Amino acid sequence: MSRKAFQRLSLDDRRRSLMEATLVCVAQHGLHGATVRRIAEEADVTAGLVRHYFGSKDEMIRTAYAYLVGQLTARASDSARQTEGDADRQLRQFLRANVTLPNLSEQKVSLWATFIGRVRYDPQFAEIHREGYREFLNLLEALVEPVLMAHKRPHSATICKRHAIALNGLIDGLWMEGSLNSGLYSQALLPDILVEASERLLGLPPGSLSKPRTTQEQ
Amino acid sequence: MSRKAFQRLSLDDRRRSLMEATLVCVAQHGLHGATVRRIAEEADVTAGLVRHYFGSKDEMIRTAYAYLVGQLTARASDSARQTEGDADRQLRQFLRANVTLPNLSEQKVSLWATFIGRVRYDPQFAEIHREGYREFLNLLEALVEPVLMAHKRPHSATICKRHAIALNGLIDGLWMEGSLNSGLYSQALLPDILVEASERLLGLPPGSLSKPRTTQEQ
DNA sequence: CGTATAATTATTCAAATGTATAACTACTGA
DNA sequence: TCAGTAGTTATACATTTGAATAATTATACG
Repeated sequence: MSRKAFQRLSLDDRRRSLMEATLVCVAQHGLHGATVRRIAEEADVTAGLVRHYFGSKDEMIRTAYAYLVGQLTARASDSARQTEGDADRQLRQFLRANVTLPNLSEQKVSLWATFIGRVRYDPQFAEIHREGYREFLNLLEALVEPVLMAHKRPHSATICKRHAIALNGLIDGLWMEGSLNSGLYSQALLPDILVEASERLLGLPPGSLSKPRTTQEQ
Repeated sequence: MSRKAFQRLSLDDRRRSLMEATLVCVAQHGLHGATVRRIAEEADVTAGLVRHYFGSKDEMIRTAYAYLVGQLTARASDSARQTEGDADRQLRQFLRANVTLPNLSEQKVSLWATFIGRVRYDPQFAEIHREGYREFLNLLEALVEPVLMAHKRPHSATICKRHAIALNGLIDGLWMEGSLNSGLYSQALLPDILVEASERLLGLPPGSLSKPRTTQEQ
């Protein structure tokens, strides 16, 4: 009767591996079906490791939630930051990144929803959510302001915040819709719908976000 | 040692009572914490009744989900139908009803999110979701078309559907945001933000939805 | 007022779950 | 090459869980 062969991983690698296994299990089986044993099996380790790396199952799940939120925001933010061009193009790119792969993923939406469902009644989840929301809203405000300025639209702090809230709502809503109802209409439409809708929300001239001039044309 | 005194309820009353207890428990403790025993206690009955009225715990939870979805849509729909006035006012009222009490409730959003998280991997939840989504989108399309016509805007079936999708995304997103982040900004702003944003999305003249003329003024 | 019956309670059971602890082994450094 | 150690496995355990069954009783009906 030989023991299972195993490999030692660095602290970071093992933790990440366990968090990712956690996310897979929560997505597939929900919080109630994501048992320590199943998560351990997904990560190809035994259940005892959970306690070793995280104090408890709940702690591991919370950490995985924060990991997910960070990933989602970072992807969209990076996408905007790596874009060459004026404010319009950067906002456009940020918007599109939210409803495009890899962020537009049924698994990620499922996960996000599952966790959101706990925010109201679990203070620790609430804290993670609040922090992520604040960061996302700040990013959005920072992208919106220069666009409004460039188009000579009102751009007070209050107005920017209001726009950011509405935009964030639109993004979240379409992101969920798009991932959950992939059969009902083409996901390829989503980025266009979002960008055009955002254009209208901000009161920009038609085409300023949806048909941006290339850098050369400017 | 006397037994617990109990009252016999009609089939409908008992089922509704159990479904509502289920929703309370799922909201408070999540799907994993909503045990048969807890739900039974919430409904002030013993656990055996669950099996009697629903084949299993899972069946009861599914039924409760469908019950919730129906309630949400009905509330918004009724609100619009009971509104006197032109197409603008009806759409306005429908929109506002989605981000106003009783639909704007942290518990309902939590519930909704929790269930949405299961849609992707559970075909039975998916069916309930799809049906509810379809119904909501149809309602929205039917409200949007006459508004576009009245304002002499393009209103082909394709355009109406596209608008309905974007509006639905906006509604869902703001609904969630508003319920989850009540601390960050006043919930009283939500209906206005939604109506103004919808106005822009549909390309309507400013004020046509957000500052509707009263019936007398028309 | 009595009786049938189905709604409800009370109890039981096997399986699953989170956690705790002990045993083992892959890797590190000398 | 060889210990030492910490990462990892294996096992054990008390609790909880969903479900099944038996025992009671509220209510409708004649």
